Amino acid sequence: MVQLSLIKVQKGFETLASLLREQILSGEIESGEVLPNERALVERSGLSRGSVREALRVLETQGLVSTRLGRNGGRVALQSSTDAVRSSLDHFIRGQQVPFPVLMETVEVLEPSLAHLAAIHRDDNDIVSLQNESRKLRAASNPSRFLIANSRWHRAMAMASHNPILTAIYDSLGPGLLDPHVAGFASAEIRAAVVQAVGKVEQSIIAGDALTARRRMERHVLAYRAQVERVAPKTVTL
Amino acid sequence: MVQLSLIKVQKGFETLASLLREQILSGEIESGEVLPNERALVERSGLSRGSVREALRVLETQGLVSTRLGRNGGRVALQSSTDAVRSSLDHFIRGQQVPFPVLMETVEVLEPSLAHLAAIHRDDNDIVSLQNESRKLRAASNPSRFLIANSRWHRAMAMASHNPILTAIYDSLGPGLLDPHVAGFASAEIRAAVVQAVGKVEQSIIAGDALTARRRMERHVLAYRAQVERVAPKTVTL
DNA sequence: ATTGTCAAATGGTTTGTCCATTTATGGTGT
DNA sequence: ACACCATAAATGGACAAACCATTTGACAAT
Repeated sequence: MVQLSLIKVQKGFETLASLLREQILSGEIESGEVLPNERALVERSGLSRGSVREALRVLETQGLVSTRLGRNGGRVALQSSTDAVRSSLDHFIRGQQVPFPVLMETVEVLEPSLAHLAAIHRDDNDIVSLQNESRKLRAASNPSRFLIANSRWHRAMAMASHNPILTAIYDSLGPGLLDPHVAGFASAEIRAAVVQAVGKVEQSIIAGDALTARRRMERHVLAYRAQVERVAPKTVTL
Repeated sequence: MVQLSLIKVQKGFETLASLLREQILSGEIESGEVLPNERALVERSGLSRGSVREALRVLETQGLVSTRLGRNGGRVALQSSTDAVRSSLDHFIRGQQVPFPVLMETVEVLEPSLAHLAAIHRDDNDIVSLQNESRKLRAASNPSRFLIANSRWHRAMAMASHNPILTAIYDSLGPGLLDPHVAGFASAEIRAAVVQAVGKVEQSIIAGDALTARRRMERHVLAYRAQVERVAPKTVTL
């Protein structure tokens, strides 16, 4: 019996998309560089305009190319940003109907680790922006401002970790988490508790004490979960 | 002055793509259901075939639709799988040129947490497959089989966490990590050490002792890093 | 039963044309 | 000079009408 793996036929547009994708990812086409326009790609590739457009559409969907209309428009090469990661995670979460408690659990896993890494890798800029955000957090007087400030502080902490992968993932999870279930529950007492916890974590990060930062964040996350469970027990318990 | 945010023009194909995407993600179109064929969509939407095809191409790129050629072919709706997440993370990592040590750091963050969650959420099936994989790991006699078995055991552990998000992410990171830098270094002593460490973690997971599982995995990860650093100091140190 | 042949259904591709949007250019009025 | 406007040019977006390529079902031939 002959050894054969399934043969995958490569369509024309796929071939072109792969070619361009490799050139962009490898840096051969630099970020910001404009690609040849559609008609030119038709000439060079020998494909029809429809196929060329499908190839470019694929790259656009993958966040590797952006499109501008009109004279001096065209396709510009990009390095795929967190946006593509975000949207793929979003589709995954919605499509698989990942339940809210799992999202919560994921954030609970990420935050202590991000605090840990932040304490190790934070630089002066990170410290400044953390302090900025926590100042705004302390100043926030109503729940909605508070929730925004809270999420911005957490985002600053993620940035301070200098781990772009975890940061991208955390970024993708945050929005879907806070809004729907937890919206109204930031009472004055809870806000005060969060401010205090955040302040302590921030101190440890600034001090470069990774283990303490992690431990404090773990504690904060537990307390936060307890609060959420008090408000909406059914939705949160695993 | 009137208040105006930038107006985003929605192209024809985008509109159709969004419509179908929503129907798929919301479950209104079930996974496995075949979409109307291109000509039918042309009639219903009023768009041209080219636009319809671009819309479907976008969905395919997002992993929400798969395409089959020929009679009885067509487009089938899917729920986006880990593949889409994997490819977006892959593009992100390559495009941003995330350095190897950061990948390593990310795995080091994820593995202890996955062990922790696995100890909490594992069921009987998980236990069986963990034991299967670790048996193969013990039996692996040469480095390449060993590395494969090792990655399969870790994958089983991730599955046992029953956290699809973290599992998807871990899945996306694994391949890129082991192959390139670490390939040849699985000496007999190192293999024995890994087998031992994995066994201990597995015991804790099976016992449902989350904290011990995490602690043991942390230790393992540190030891592993030390080994890698011994082999290739430059590439790994942060 | 197996094999071969043909037709039908579907996505893949081409060609040609025109539309819509944006901007460079150059003219016109002041 | 300067500001303004009208026009042309460049680009992506869209449409239409074919035809090609691939797969499969139906059915005949062996």
